[in-house]
Amino acid sequence: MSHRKHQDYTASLKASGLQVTAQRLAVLRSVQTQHHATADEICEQVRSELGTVSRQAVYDALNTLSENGLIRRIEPAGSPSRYESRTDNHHHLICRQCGKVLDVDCAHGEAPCMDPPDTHGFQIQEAEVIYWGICPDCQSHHQ
Amino acid sequence: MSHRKHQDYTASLKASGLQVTAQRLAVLRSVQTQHHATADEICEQVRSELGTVSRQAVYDALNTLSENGLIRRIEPAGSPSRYESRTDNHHHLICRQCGKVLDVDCAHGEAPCMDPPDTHGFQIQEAEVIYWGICPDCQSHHQ
DNA sequence: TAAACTTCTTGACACAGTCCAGAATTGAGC
DNA sequence: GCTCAATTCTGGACTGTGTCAAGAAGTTTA
Repeated sequence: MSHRKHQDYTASLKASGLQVTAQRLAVLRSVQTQHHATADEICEQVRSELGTVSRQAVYDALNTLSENGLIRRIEPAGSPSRYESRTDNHHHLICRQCGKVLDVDCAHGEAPCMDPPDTHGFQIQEAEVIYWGICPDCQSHHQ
Repeated sequence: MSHRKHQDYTASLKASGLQVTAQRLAVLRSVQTQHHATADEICEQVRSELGTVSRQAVYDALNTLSENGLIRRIEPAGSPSRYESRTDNHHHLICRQCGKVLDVDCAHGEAPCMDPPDTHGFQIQEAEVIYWGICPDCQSHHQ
């Protein structure tokens, strides 16, 4: 099972023409496990697996993997970047109080939210949608 | 005309229970003039009007004005915060190459884009939409 | 005009992330 | 299996954006 995953990640890296390194595999595993983790949290986890890893190596891996579409980076206002393994078209629900991030499917199916009323001549590549609110926990705990 | 605007800003500040200071007025004017400017750009402009102003005073003004709804802050991925005077429900079109920001009206009118398929129990306050793409200038210049 | 409150100034600091140069690792071809 | 070229990793310095803190200055209310 964990062997299986390792194989998959190895294949994905090769398919993108990237070298397979222990650090990248650990980063991939960590992004898969901890949803919407920050670079720091990923760094921690990778260290607990591999022992010593430099912060730079983690940033390099995160950047390379993002650029090659193996993971996705989101940068919510007021928070450091977060990384997720889900790379299809979907949006996010974020709690203004505790910062929790949840995935939500695209509101309209395929990608029609890519249709603003006026494009001003832009070539539109992506529509990013963030729903800001208060999560159930924060609603009950201190309200 | 410029006298008129000054009056308006003064009234807005008072209506929010905020003190009227030269710095805040200059910041309001600057946000109104330079669309989607960064704190740094606003700082520059305010200095050119008032002479010496501390960076902190500008940040304080921007924060206070944002909190009171007199201006709005947006924080696009990969860019420092930007400020705008338009505070109604609208979205943004941003060029991935040059970073240009344009306003677009809400795609569906009032605020129905506040309707994700599954709210996961969140109390939703706002839906933030950013259309990422390439602006006409960047399409022609280097493509 | 004075007291109470808010705001501004200056300078130090925090955080997330990047740059750099040399050392180590990896993959491809022999 | 080796060897070499290309890529990646390490460690440390550095940058940009923004906040904190304490005292000085300004503003409001009575």
